[in-house]
Amino acid sequence: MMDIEVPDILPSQQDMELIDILWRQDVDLGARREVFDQNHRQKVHALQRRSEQEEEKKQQRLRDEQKALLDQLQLDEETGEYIPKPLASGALTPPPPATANPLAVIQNVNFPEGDDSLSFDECMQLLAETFPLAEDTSACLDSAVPPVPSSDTHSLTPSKQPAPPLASLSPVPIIADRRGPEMDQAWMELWSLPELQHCLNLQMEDPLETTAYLPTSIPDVQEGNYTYYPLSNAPNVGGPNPVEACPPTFINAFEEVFHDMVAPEPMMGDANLGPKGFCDAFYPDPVLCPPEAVEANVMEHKESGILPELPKKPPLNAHSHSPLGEALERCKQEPMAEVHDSDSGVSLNPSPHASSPEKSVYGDGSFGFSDSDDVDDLDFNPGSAESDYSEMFSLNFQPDDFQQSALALSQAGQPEAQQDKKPKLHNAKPAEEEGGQSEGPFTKDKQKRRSEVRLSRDEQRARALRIPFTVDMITNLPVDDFNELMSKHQLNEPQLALVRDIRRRGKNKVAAQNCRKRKMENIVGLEYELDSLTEEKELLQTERSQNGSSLRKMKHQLSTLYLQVFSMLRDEEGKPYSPSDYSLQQTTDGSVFLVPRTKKTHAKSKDHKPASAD
DNA sequence: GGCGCGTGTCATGTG
DNA sequence: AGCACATGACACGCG
Repeated sequence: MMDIEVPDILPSQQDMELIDILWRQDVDLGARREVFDQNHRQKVHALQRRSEQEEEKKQQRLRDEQKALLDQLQLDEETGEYIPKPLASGALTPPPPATANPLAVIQNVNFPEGDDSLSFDECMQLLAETFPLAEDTSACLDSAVPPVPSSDTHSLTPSKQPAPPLASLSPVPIIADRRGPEMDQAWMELWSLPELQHCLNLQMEDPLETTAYLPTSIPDVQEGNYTYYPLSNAPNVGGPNPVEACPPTFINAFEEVFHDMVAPEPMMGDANLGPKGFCDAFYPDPVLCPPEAVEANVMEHKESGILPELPKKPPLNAHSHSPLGEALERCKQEPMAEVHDSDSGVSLNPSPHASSPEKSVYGDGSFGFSDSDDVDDLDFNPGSAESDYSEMFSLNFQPDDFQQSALALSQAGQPEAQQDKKPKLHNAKPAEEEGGQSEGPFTKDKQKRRSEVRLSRDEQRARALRIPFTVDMITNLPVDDFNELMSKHQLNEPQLALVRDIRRRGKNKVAAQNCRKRKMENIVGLEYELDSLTEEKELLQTERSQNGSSLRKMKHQLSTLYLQVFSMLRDEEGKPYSPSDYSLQQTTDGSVFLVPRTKKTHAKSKDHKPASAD
C-alpha cells in the first residue's frame, strides 16, 4: 500500500532498446516514450485511481487543516499579509507546532492512520503547516521540484477571501528575508523524507525506468513544445521562469496524472491556484489546460462566488475535451504551435484536432465571412473527419494567404480581438462579392469587382466543399507541387473533382488571357507592320516616279545624241543618210553599225561597215 | 434595347 | 494516351 504497485515484470534491457527504437521511429508522429511503457501506464493508472479515492478524504482534511492553519495566522496590519503569530518573536522560528528540528515537525504531524503514504497535496499541506513562511518552495526545491509546491504558498491566504492577484500573493518578499541556511537545511532534510519523495518523485521510484527513457524524451518535449509557448505571460507563481521552475521532466511525469487529479474544489486553499492556476503555472496557454480543469475552476469559482476571467472563446468541442496529455501530444505534432503569437498568452489552439478549425480559428465558424449566407449554411460538423483542414480558412485571393491564415490562427485565441480582426481579413472583398451585384452604386473599377465576383464563385464552391486550399494555390501551383498537395490531403471525390475543375478553369482562364493578350499583340504588330509597309510603299512609289523621270530624261538625251551622231554620217557621195532609211545599232563589243531599215536589212548587213563618226 | 467590349468558360486542336 | 497549352466560339455583364 505504501508504494504504487511496481509491475512485477521490469522491462529488460532488450525491451528498453526495442522501445527506444520504436519510439524514435514514431517520435516524428508525436508518439511519446510513455506510450510504449507499460509500466508507466500501469503506474499512472494506479495513481489516478488512488488519487480519486483520496480526493474526498483529502478535501475534507484540507479544509480542516486550513482552518487550523488560519487560526495560527494573524494579519499583519502594516503589510496586509498573513503571518504566523509566533513570527513576531523570530522570523526563522517555525510556528508553535513545529520544533527546531524539522524532522520533529514532521513527526508531530498527524499522519493519516492506516494510510502510510501521503498524497502530493498532503505533502504540500504538510509543508504549509510546518513552514508557513517557506512558501518559496519552488525556489527551495529548485529544478527538482516544479512550481506545484509553490501553490501551497497560498494556503496562507484565507480561502474565503476574494482571490487577490497572484502578484500580491507572492510570498517572495517575506521569504527572501527570512530564509536562511537553517531553513534550507530543514528543507533538505524534509525533502529527503521518503513520503515526500514518494509523492513528488513518483517517477523516481524506479531508477531504471527513469534513466531509461527520460534522457531521450526530455529534449524532444522541451524543444518541441514548452519552450515555444509564451511562458513569460504565465502568472507569477513564485518561480522565476516557469520553464526552469517546471522542467519538462516533471511535466511529463504529471501531465497525465493531474488532468484527472484536479478537483472541482480548491485543493490548495486558494482559488487562483486551483486547476486553472495550476495549469497556468504549467501551461500558460489555456488550450493546454485540460478542459476538465477549466470546468472545475469555473465550478469552484461559482461556489466561492468569484467568477474568474474566462476567455470568451467558443465552447470547445469534443476534440478539445481530450486529456491534457493528448492535447500535449497534439501540440508536439503540430508545428503551427511554434509560430503562434507569443504575446497573446491566450489559447491559440495550435492543433486542429483539439477543436474544430471553424470554432477554434474563427470562433463562430464563419470563416471570417460574416455576411456570407452560404457560409452560414455550411455544415460545420466539429467532429467531422474534414476538420483537419488547418489551413483552409483563407480562401481569398490575397498573395499572403498563408500569412493571414497564420495570423488568423495566431489570433484565434483572442476572442475579442478575433471579432475585430476577422472582418478586416475577409469582409472587405466578400462584401463586394456578396452584395456588390445588388447594392451600391457602380464604381470605376466595377469590371475588376466583377472579375472578383466571378473568381469568388470558385472560391465559394471551394468553401462549400471545404477545400483546404486557396483557389490561388489550386490554380498556380506547379504540377508537381499540386499533386503533392493533393496527395497530402485526403479529399473526397467531389472535392477532388472541384479542385480539378478549379484548376482547369483557372489554367484556361489564364490561357485565354494570354491568348487574348497575344492576339492583341499580334493585332498591334500587324498594324505596325501595315504602317511600315504603307510607308515603304510610298517611298517606293516616290522612287519609282523619280526613276521614271530620270529615265525619260535619259531617253531624251539619248535621242538627241543619236540624231547628232546620225547627222554626222555621210555616204560615198557625201550625202547624209536618211534616218528613215538607216539606223545606228551597237553590238555587244561596242562597235556601232549603220543598218538600213527593214527592206534593206540584208543588203546592208552584207556590206555594212563600221560607222565612223569621223 | 441594341451594340461593343471585356471576361470566363467550354470544346477542340496542337505539340 | 495523357497532358498542358492555344484558340475559336459562345455566354454574360456592363457601360
